Amino acid sequence: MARKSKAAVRKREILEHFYQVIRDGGLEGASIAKIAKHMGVHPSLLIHYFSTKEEMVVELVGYMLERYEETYLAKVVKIKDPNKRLDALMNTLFSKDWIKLIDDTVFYACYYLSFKNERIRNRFRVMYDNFREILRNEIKMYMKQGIVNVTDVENAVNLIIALAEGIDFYGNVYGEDRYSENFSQYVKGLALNFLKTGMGTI
Amino acid sequence: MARKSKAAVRKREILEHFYQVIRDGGLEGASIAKIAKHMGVHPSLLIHYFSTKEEMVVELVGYMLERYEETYLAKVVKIKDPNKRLDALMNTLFSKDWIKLIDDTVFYACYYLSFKNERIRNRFRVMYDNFREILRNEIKMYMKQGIVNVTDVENAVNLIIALAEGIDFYGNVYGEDRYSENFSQYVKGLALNFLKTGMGTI
Amino acid sequence: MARKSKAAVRKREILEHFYQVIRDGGLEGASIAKIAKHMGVHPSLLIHYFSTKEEMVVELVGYMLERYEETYLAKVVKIKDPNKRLDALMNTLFSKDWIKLIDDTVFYACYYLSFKNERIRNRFRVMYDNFREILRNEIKMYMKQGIVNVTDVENAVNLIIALAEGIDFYGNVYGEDRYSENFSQYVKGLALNFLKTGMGTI
Amino acid sequence: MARKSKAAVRKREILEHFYQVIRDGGLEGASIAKIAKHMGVHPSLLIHYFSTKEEMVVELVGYMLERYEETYLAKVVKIKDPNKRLDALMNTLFSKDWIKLIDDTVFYACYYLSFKNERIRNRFRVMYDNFREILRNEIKMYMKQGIVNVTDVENAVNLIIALAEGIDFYGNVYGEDRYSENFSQYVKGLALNFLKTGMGTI
DNA sequence: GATGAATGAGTGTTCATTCAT
DNA sequence: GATGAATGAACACTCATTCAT
Repeated sequence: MARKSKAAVRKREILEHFYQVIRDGGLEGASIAKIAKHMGVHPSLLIHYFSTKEEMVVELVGYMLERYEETYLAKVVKIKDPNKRLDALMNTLFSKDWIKLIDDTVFYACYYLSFKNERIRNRFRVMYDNFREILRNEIKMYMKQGIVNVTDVENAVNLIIALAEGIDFYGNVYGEDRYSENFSQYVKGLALNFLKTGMGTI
Repeated sequence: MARKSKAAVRKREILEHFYQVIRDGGLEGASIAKIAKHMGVHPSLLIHYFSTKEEMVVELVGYMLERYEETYLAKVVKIKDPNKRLDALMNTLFSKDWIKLIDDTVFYACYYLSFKNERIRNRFRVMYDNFREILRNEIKMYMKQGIVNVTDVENAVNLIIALAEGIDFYGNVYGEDRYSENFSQYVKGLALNFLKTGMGTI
Repeated sequence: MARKSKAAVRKREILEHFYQVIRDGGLEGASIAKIAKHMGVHPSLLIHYFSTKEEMVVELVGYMLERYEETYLAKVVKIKDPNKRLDALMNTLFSKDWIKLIDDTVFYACYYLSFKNERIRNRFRVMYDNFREILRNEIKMYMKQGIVNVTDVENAVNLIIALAEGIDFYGNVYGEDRYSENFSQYVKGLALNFLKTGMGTI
Repeated sequence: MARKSKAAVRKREILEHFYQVIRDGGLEGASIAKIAKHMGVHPSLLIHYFSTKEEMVVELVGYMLERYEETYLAKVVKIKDPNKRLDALMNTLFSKDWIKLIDDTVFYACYYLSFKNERIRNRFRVMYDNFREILRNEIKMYMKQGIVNVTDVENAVNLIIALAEGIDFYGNVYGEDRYSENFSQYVKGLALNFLKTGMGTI
């Protein structure tokens, strides 16, 4: 098993602390000094590994989005029965808890940063490209198996992603109460119906 | 004609500059000093009117979301013919350009801030409450007039908002190209169909 | 008498401390923090007045060279008798003590900086232009009065300046001992002779 | 052929890079990190060889002044005919190009450092002692051969050095234009005349 | 002989803010 | 109503250096 270089391990460790500090105190609170303090280490060590803070931020986004993707794959990929798999897929996308594996403060902090940082925006693109690819393949598979029927796969893929993100976005405004889980389930039902009947109606 | 107090005018002026500075340089670039420089005035003046920066940020969110709401109302409220009005409503929600009246960097900056600032989050809630109220009334009206038919108004309202926000969110990742306008139109069609047939399917 | 603005007074005060700190600890020891400490004030105050350190350095050079020039004028300009005046002039140029009104560490620090900073180099040019102008006028006056006789005024001016600076430069290597005052007097004699006989020989 | 130790070679290599980095970016820009980067090596390596930066600086001065001296010797020492030799000597001292073998930024950086570092100042003294020794011997030789005639050899030596340095110092302020080569030639003529006629006048 | 990890002091500069004018 | 002086904490980052490998 290829030994990970010390540097790689240390960098990941730093990113984890970075993540936690943003999560707890927001972007503004995530200065190099504070991150270093949080991990009980000297600030210049972080610079030693990342050279600049921008680099740290960019790598944080990569680290975070990787976790996002990995999490997703782990959940669905193993299931063989197509109906169960489709259901698991939709649950994954529309249930509160999975998406909460990444803290919202951190996620939207990074998302916000993508507006002014091209490298970060590109990293987001890659992630959604991956998501699309995966969903595309899933849907095509389900269509072959006759349990899904849509006229335009690409639009369907985009719709589902937009819907999932929209619900998350919207839900954050209200927090956990009232709204949310019920609504998520409702939308999940709609989406499933949409995929199965291929009505062209949402 | 209610005369605005000088202070109120000055504050609005400051907020406009604040808005522009965030738009151009992000949150990090929007220090009091830079905003003051941008409007050719001494930094102390901003403190003079807002006391603290937090106050400024909170009022910026208010100012921004007001614009959001006003814009929306202006577009739809005047139309009498129900079918045209419904169409205008959906166009407003799902077309690129209206939503771009508020710069995305600023909007998502504020949205991000809502995670760590309860006052800001509350302001967002108020906005979405307003939105829901408006949409609820619209839909009820359309139902009375027989051109819309949904089983659960509240869910329908939430769905439409989540959908609109999700599309915006998702679209920002890719920018203007390819995706976007076409896809927006596609979703608008689905949403309209959903409202009209009340199929319970998206 | 026009009241000097507070800012102008404060800036001069800062430059004086800057000067002293360089004098005592060299350029390397003249950080903003140390200068501030030396004058019992907060570091950001220096930035408040000068914006950047480069600005401070450039203004220091100006301040220092002004003193250089003022000092010179004060000494000579008042004397009317041409022979005494010429003698005073040469004494001024070739005696140790006048030139020591500006500390050598500071002077050569600034001189060194002129190699990489065009603004500083320009300031030096201005100073030597002034010196040349003054010396040129002096020599022309002495020639009219028949006590000086040189074939090429410009070369004479340059020679005297180069000689004075060379002696200072060379002398610094050895400090005060042995060499120096005697040698200075010797060179002064040569220079005087050169001016009077106009021999074309040094 | 005495084999140089590996360490000695490496040290010289480092000093050469040090020299270049100062030349290009000044003293401030010549940190250990930057020098190491410039030679594609780890910063620790420089410390490994020199222990401290001060040591490096002191040795740099030695290295640089050695080059100064070597260059000088190489040019003159071979000529046998006394008149030609004297002429070559004066050309060496008063022509722009020889002195430029050492970059001025580096030379005056070191000179400046001599004010606060006794070891560096001593190294300069050694160099000028050597220069004086050489010039003294030359002049004595020329006197024996009857082509030079001065009353005070020591003063003559000092005068010539001071003059050469003064011209260099003064010339750097203006750069290459107008002034300089012509003036250098003029002064060389004076100096030669002074040596030959021994008038006691410059 | 050379590199990497780590440090701690220090750099210039920006920050929001207070107070006096 | 607006500005200037002044502060002190914080910022990202560089510095020379030590130690272990």
